[in-house]
Amino acid sequence: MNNSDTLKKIYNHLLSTFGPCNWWPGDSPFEVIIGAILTQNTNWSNVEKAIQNLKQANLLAPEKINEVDTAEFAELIKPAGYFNVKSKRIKKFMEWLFENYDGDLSMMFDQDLGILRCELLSVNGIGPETADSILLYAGDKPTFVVDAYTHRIFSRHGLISEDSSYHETKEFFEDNLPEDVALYNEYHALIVQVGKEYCKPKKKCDKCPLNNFL
DNA sequence: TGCCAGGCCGGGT
DNA sequence: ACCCGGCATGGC
Repeated sequence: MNNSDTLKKIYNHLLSTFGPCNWWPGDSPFEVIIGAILTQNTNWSNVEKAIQNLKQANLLAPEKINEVDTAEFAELIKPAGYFNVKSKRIKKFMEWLFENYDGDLSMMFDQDLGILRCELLSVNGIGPETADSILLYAGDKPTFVVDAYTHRIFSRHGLISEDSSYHETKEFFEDNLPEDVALYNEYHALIVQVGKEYCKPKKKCDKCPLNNFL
């Protein structure tokens, strides 16, 4: 079986096992972007608390966050962890957004995908996964999101090399799947779902639905 | 209790 | 070009 068939087979199996995930959990593109930065190496439930704080403070808008004091903002996102780092990162992104796109997300997403991805990567605090999450889940752009679970699951099952880079893993999916936003969206969400339940760093994934399947 | 979470940066070899 | 420490809260 070639890689395309394998990826499709895994996708169908995960989808029938878990059902649609309906990602990203967020009310607006802007909230998705904030969540993408807040969830860096962080449990989503902690991110939800931080986002609730921001909603309560009525800060979930580009111009609001752009104006608020960095230390004050850090205090609100404390539950998400790394709050001092993330406060600066989010403020940096806002600064960049106003500098380049007048604080307007629609204008930002009108930019050519390849160019925009490079631009996002140039913002301090936005790495490949955060950039791709923003593009796919806030902008509906066809770019596959890779994360620690993706690498762990697919290398453990021998589909990619243990030491493959972010870019190599991303290409593996994009080269073997149709370029389809809805498919990329759901596939990554399902990977996170199965990863959370069955694929921890220091544990054998005994009951993983992908075992004895490929 | 220690491990883990939907990374990324900066400094040292 | 890699390698590694730092960043930090909350749930199990």
